[in-house]
Amino acid sequence: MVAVDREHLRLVSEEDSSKRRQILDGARKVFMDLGFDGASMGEIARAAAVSKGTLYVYFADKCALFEAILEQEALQHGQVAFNFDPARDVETTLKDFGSAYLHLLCRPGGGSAIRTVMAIAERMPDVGRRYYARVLDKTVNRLAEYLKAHVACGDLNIDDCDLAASQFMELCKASLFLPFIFQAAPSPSEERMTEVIDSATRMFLAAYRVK
Amino acid sequence: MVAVDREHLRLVSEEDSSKRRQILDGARKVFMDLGFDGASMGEIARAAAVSKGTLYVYFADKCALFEAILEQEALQHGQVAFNFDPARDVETTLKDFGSAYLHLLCRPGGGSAIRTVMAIAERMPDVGRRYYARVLDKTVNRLAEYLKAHVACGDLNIDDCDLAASQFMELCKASLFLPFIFQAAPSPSEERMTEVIDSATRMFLAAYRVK
Amino acid sequence: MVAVDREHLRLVSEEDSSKRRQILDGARKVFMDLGFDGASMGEIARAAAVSKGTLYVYFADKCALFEAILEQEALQHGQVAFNFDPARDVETTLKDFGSAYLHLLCRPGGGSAIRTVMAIAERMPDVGRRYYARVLDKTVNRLAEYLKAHVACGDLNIDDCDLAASQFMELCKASLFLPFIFQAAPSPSEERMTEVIDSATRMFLAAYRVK
Amino acid sequence: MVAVDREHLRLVSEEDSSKRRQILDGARKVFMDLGFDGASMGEIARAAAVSKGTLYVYFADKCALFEAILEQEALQHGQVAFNFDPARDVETTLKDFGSAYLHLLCRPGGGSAIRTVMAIAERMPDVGRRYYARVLDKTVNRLAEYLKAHVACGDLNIDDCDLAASQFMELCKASLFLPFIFQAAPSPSEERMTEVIDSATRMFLAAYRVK
DNA sequence: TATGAATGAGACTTCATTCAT
DNA sequence: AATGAATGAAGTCTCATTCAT
Repeated sequence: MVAVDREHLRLVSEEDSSKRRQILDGARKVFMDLGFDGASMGEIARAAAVSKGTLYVYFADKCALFEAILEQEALQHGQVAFNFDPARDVETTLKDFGSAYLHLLCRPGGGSAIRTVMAIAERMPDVGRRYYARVLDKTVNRLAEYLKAHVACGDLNIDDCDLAASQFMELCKASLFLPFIFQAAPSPSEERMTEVIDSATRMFLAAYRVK
Repeated sequence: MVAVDREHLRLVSEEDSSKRRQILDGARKVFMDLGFDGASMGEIARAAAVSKGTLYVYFADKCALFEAILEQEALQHGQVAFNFDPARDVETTLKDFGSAYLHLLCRPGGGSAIRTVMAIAERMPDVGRRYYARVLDKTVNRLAEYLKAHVACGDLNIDDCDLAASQFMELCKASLFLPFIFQAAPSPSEERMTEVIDSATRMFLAAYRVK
Repeated sequence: MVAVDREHLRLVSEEDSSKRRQILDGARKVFMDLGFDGASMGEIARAAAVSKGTLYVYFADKCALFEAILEQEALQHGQVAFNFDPARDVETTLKDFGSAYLHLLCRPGGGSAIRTVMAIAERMPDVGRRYYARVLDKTVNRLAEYLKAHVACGDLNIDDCDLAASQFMELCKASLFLPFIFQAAPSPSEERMTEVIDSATRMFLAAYRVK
Repeated sequence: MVAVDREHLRLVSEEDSSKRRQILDGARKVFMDLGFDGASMGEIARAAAVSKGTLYVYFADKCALFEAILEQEALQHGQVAFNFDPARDVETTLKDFGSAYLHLLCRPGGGSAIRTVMAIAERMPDVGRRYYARVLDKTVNRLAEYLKAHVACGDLNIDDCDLAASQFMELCKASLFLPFIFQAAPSPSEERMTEVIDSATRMFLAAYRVK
């Protein structure tokens, strides 16, 4: 009995008890499909295969559960192994990064996190800000760091590397991301993504490569 | 007396009775601030200074009211006089367009329509699609037409003008739009906007201008 | 102008201005189709081709309008020329009456008045009572009077003529009225109605005819 | 502990949790008093002494709650032990049945189910049909079966036993049911009911008994 | 008189949250 | 810890009625 109780305590106190993860998995799906308001705790409980009461054992309220998911999303994003090894040549690095980034955005359900957070950014500004800082801005910074290294070694001639990083990322989305997220087009094909990324890379280098 | 009667006739039958406009104005504010789900008809009625019942005299339901706002938004967008006179030189045209476009996106409450529609595009795909086609895609096309004219006259060397148009528009958002829409930064300053647009124009011309 | 006003006054003050009749006609249809609660004043106004406001010029409220219809219904019922001429022979009279009564009940929309009043009899007992007295009970009484005449002349041997009248009327409904009113069967065929009425008459005479 | 858990399981999963019955009891009263449209879920909740939300835990919507009551009513009807033992003599059987049937119809609140269903049969035909089939028609059939048995053994001479069954049931209502249901008279006295049933039986046998 | 715009009370229903077990 | 029954606030929408013209 004592053993059991200890076990129980461990489960909830640890960040990653299996129940907790189970809830997060179910909740993510529901939140991303239906949005913050569209997702009901009942639906989440069903998706996670736990009772509604159990949700409140692990999370104070709906909002806390949502933020926990974004937290997790941020961690996963951070772990996506963009290869920013400064030793790699710029063109290859940009193309690889662009491809990974675009796949992330346009995978089915991929735009959902962005969309979902965006939707409530006005009502819950902290959530929006944190998501931007942890996920989006962080990636810009990592690319910017890479660019700075190549500015330093004379490959590139860039004044504002943060801006340049953002520019490249925006270029990768050209003609693809908005139609996708507005449901005006399905996930783009591999060929089209390659074309767009090649074009983005060409344009970027035309502007910033030292000749 | 005759004048009064005419006034009466105008009220609901015309597309733009003053009550209707009054409701739309109140509703836009509430929808844009709180999102589709977050906005309640009660709140909208209060913001529009009419009774809840009156909302339903002019609009069949919450959804119809929302779409009417987007309709209106689309019209306004269409009326923004982007100057795409083919006779104007490319650099000026792009800068002017970029500035107008960016002001539209980043004006206080300006990004809200995009955000709000994006948020519900998953659950109401038609709404998303229509908004994309009427507002976003239309602007891309108008810019693309302009570019084609200058390809034709030999100023520019562009393979895919639709992609190029989209690229320029994305470049204008670089480093500004996402922070703004995620509430991670206030509306950007005029100076910063000019810088970003100048940089976008430079990059665009570096890639596409015939030398 | 004075003439017009006088005319106007006449219209409403008279029990049967054409507008009033127009409203009653529209309202009857709606009330009978949808029931008292199901009928909305808006629907009634549309059916009567007048404005909602006009309804309230002629009737104090929904309830008064409903009662006015029942009043009218009662009058019409009273005018249905059941032939209770004491000189006619009993069998023919019963069959003719039975047929007329059954057609009245089972005509499309015929059960509706009964049904509609029954529905609100619990909430508006006066309405139910009045309808019963004016329409249903009155018919029983007229038939009972006829029977009394034939008891007096020795054709029939009946103790309680009111009961007998009611019995004959119930017999006419056997196997037809309930299925019809519960929508479990369409209006019965002429043949079937004749059969049922013949059987009712046979049974009635078997019990009450002096042999 | 085990007992408690079992109890838990019973609560909603069983057809007859006590809460469910509590709701049905409150709802029946309100529905029968006010009709389907007149009854509000709030009133029902109050009558059942539960919260409005709880109603929706047990029943999908107002309509489902209403149908559950009719279902229950049908079961009760089915359980009324009309004694149709073919061995009993016809006169006694008819009188006993007539009395039980009439008490059922005219008991305070007893006619209400019929009235309430009849009232909405036009707008909800399925409900009407089902109620007719389950409650009214079924009783007719049971009586008809009994009559057939006595036709077979030569006691009765009936052509159409279904019609005859219906005729007897209608005769039992004569002079009693309509005044009762239109609130034009209170529940009839025992004496009067006996008189009416005796008269009905006499008439029935005068027509159908083999002499 | 006739209109129809406007209202606000109230209907049904959903859902985040609590609590006894 | 886990459950799920129960709640009540709040949401969308309808409709009888009023009132200025």
